[in-house]
Amino acid sequence: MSFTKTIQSAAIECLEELYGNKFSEKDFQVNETKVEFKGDYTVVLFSLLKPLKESPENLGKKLGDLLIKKHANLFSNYNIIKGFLNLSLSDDSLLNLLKENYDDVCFGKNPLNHKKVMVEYSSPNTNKPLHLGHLRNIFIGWSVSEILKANGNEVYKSSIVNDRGIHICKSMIAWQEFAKNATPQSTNTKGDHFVGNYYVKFNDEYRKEVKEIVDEGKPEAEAEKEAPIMKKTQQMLLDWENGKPEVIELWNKMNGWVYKGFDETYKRLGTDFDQTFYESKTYILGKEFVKKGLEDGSFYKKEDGSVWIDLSDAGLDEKLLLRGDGTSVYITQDIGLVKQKFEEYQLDESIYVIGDEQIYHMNVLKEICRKLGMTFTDKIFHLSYGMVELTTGKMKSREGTVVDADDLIDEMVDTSKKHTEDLGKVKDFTEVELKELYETLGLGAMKFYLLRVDPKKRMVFNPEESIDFHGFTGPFIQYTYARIQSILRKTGELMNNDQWGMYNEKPLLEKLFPLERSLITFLEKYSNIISQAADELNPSVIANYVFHLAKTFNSFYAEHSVANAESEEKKLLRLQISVMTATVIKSAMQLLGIKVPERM
RNA sequence: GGCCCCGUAGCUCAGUGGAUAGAGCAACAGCCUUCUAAGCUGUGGGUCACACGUUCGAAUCGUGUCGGGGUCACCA
Repeated sequence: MSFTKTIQSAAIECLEELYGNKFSEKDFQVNETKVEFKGDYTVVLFSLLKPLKESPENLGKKLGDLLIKKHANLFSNYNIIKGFLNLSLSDDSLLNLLKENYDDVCFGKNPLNHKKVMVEYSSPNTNKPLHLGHLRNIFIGWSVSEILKANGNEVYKSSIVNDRGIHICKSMIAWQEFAKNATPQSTNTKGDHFVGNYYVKFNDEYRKEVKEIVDEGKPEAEAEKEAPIMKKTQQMLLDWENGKPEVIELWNKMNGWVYKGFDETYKRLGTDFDQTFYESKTYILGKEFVKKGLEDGSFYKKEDGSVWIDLSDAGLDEKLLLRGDGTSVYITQDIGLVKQKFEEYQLDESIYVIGDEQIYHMNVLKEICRKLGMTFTDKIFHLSYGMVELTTGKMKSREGTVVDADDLIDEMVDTSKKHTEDLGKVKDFTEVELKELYETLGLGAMKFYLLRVDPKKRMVFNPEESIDFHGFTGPFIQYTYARIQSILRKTGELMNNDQWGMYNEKPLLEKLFPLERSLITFLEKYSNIISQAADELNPSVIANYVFHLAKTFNSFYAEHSVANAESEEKKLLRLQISVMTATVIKSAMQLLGIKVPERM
């Protein structure tokens, strides 16, 4: 049980003994004591004053006295300022916590709760390479999955690949018309980039054709419909849904190129999935639903053959489910996939990591499920994250301002290489070790930069700031870890069991210094932090915590020597603090998908 | 226009009912013969968009105003 909870229940018990009133956790707060006051935890008394008809001074004194009397091992003393009862934990209670947990690599994680959760993330289109926005999505999805696991859930990571639809046909048409049978191999281009180039080519060509028609005097809306290349694309989508062999063959070939490219990027990012769904399969399920919905009257057909649902009673609009020509739209396969997920995996919750511009879309999806009487509607959760913007404004593919994922990774790894070479601390590393270190640091910086902000909020990507390796960054925390490992290497001879055993049996004679206290109390909070991050589906909670932990350790490091401590006891105590700090840093960083190096 | 999100230091962000609102970056001043200076210590920087309300107590909750963004496609 955490200190906060222990103190709260102790206070509830004492209050009942003193006044006979039964209080619950909601009736008063236990907070961390602010640094400018003496104490570790604070019972806020204000809300208790009225029901108990007491003054803050009297209540504080009575409660403080009884708490200390009943829990002499937990508390050392207390003070009262206004309505705040500040309690100081005893050195013994902190030392016990340290002794019991310092080498527990699972410290802070919660036991299994048998809840099955699926997290869907990344979900790329197969017509263009991954960009900065995908990176935020991927990092959030992966990290949230790990956090949920650490909190005791059984987690399935999944991805839905948008491998079909009009946009896919666009790059196919462009390749057919302009590529002259070029391939990623023949042009030495990564597959996803190769296909992406033809998607761009399509748009260039399309704009050109539209302009020509407009110049002939037709209105733009009409021109957009009439452009020959667009007509070809629409025909290709129809051919695709009808299974025309040469179209399917082309589609398979080009998607294959893209998947190869994606796999390379995922591998480098250290991202994985337990299950990959393909829209080309799920849209068929969706179509069956539309058929069923038509039969039972949930949906209706318009004159042109298109199928609709009316959601106006739920405050939403009429939504198209199937085009007049029978081809399906974005939402069609979503309906199919929702059901497949819940039935195959018996999920208790299904989390979708999707941008906040799709909030409306997800509301529509839920509403359709509700109308169709699906029981799992309320287990669908949209983790909507904010757009990543550039300092110059929004990313727009048409204006070429999209930050490409692969380019960005290269840049971050190059930067870490440059910093490392400038500092010259690892000159004895082999080529392979160096390469691994650069990846660890570069990716660490990038992941931390994107995860340190609350997912729900929009964020600004500042290139200069993102390659900064000082302060609130991944490398700062990695550096702290490497420093601790350095201490442990140098004091390695002390780590044998006899020494630890001696220390564990002997009481510590000297008092804990403030920084030693803050480190232990801060380490203790890790479990609460994991729970909070899991409840909020928010990796930034972990990022902020682990930064603060590293920061505190660095202050401790500057103030107190471990290897040359004042006494053998202090040395062992500080080694335990160091070991536990390193363990928690490693564990927390792992929840963010970030590796920590032994040296840097 | 309807619905939704956001507004905290020069910039990027924490803090979501408690004490004198915090970090990082940027600026300035110090600290390496002692465990890694990718570090540490200090200084300056705030009408928490604005107004009213609820409360013993509001950056945090409510209402309204202003400002920014998203969305309301036979795009995904």
